[in-house]
Amino acid sequence: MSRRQYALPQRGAEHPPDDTGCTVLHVDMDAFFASASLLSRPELVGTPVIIGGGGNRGVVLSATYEARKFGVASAMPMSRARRLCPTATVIAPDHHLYSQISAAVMATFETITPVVEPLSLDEAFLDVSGSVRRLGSPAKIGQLIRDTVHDEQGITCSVGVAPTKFVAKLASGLAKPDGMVVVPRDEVVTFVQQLPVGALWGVGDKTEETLLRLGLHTVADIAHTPLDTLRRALGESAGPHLHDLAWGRDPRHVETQRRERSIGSDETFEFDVDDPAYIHRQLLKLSDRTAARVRSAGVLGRTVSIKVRFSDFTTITRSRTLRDPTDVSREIFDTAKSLYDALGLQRARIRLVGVRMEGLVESVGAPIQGTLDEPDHGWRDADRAVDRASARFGAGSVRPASLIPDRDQAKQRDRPRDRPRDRPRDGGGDKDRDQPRPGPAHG
DNA sequence: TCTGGGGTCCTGTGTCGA
DNA sequence: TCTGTCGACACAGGACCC
Repeated sequence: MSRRQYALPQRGAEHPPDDTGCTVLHVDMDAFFASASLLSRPELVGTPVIIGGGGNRGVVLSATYEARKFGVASAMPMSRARRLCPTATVIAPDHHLYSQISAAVMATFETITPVVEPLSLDEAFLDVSGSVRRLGSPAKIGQLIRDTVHDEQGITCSVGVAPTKFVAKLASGLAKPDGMVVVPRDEVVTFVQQLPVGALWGVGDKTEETLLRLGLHTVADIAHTPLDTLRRALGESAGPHLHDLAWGRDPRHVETQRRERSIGSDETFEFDVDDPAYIHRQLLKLSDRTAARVRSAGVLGRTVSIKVRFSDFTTITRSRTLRDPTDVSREIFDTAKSLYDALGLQRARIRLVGVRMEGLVESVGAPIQGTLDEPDHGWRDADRAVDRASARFGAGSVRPASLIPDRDQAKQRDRPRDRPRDRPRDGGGDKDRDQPRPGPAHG
């Protein structure tokens, strides 16, 4: 594979751009999930491969560039992706593998600079202002990162080098795949203003539609629109923000410490469901999962929020703030169930439910309020015991009785011909009972 | 075409207390 | 005591990102 450098179209490698003051790097792995999955399937390198769930409602998680040539893109429904590229090999995601490689890549970044801000598994911002004397210019550091990641992990990445985060992010996008783009400080405004409005970070389909309705097609158009017009169209926050970006202004620093604001889990059913008992079991499972993650993060949550998505894709959320923050599964489930029951749904067809904890605070030092009727060894102790068992025997080894398949179901499950052909996602072992059946009613 | 799962952030509205 | 205002907070929904 060729490894491009200094990919700004207007110059060649013999005239490298001036990277003075361009101390923000945005590093983005190329087709990360697909590249990682192919490490163990080298025979598929150079062929169209789609990473995605096998269920009838999955979406594309990632695809090789060979598959992208057919129009396959991330977040596209799998059914459509298969139609566009019927010859593609479909591989189920391996999140454990992705986490491992991501941790190794982030560790590489830490050897370059301590100022690393991971954005997701496959991308991060680096502030290299403190590393220039030791390692060379920002562009040299960018190249060093690309070479190291390639040599150590066997995957490629693209790098954007710029004075600000937002321009570095745009530059890495332009560098893809396997390239690097440097945007010199005095070329930032020209660089951003030539782009279409949709290229701006934070402009999605809806905002782009609004901007186009106003006749604004390029970032330059936004730059030359009165601030008040943008405020009225986009709001008090987004309007001025986009105006700043359009002039290359982005005061955000690379942050090493990003605290989680919420932790939650949701699940789309294989088929729409209208059985309240089934929904209650899902809420119990999701509450358990969320509570375990809250405890493992060492935090407590004050607000329990549920999400319900109906068959027509309309989505509602309901939330309740508790008197005291909690990490107790039972308390989270009771609140989630009560929020759901309060909706008073009369067998509405539901495709997804979710449970989320918000208003997170550090558990150390946070007040934990006991209740008068709380037994000596209450739900909190039970949760701790479950956490210990899960750590020793694996997630899902201990779970609420209502989530355990009964013996008859277990027997049926063990008969190969009765096994579901498509399972929604990897994870706990309690899927079989959890599979809703298609049909007018369940129960 | 038919839409996952993990999040963050913003906005509008309602409520409550000073 | 009543009324108006203001800020803080809770809540719901939506847009956006990877």
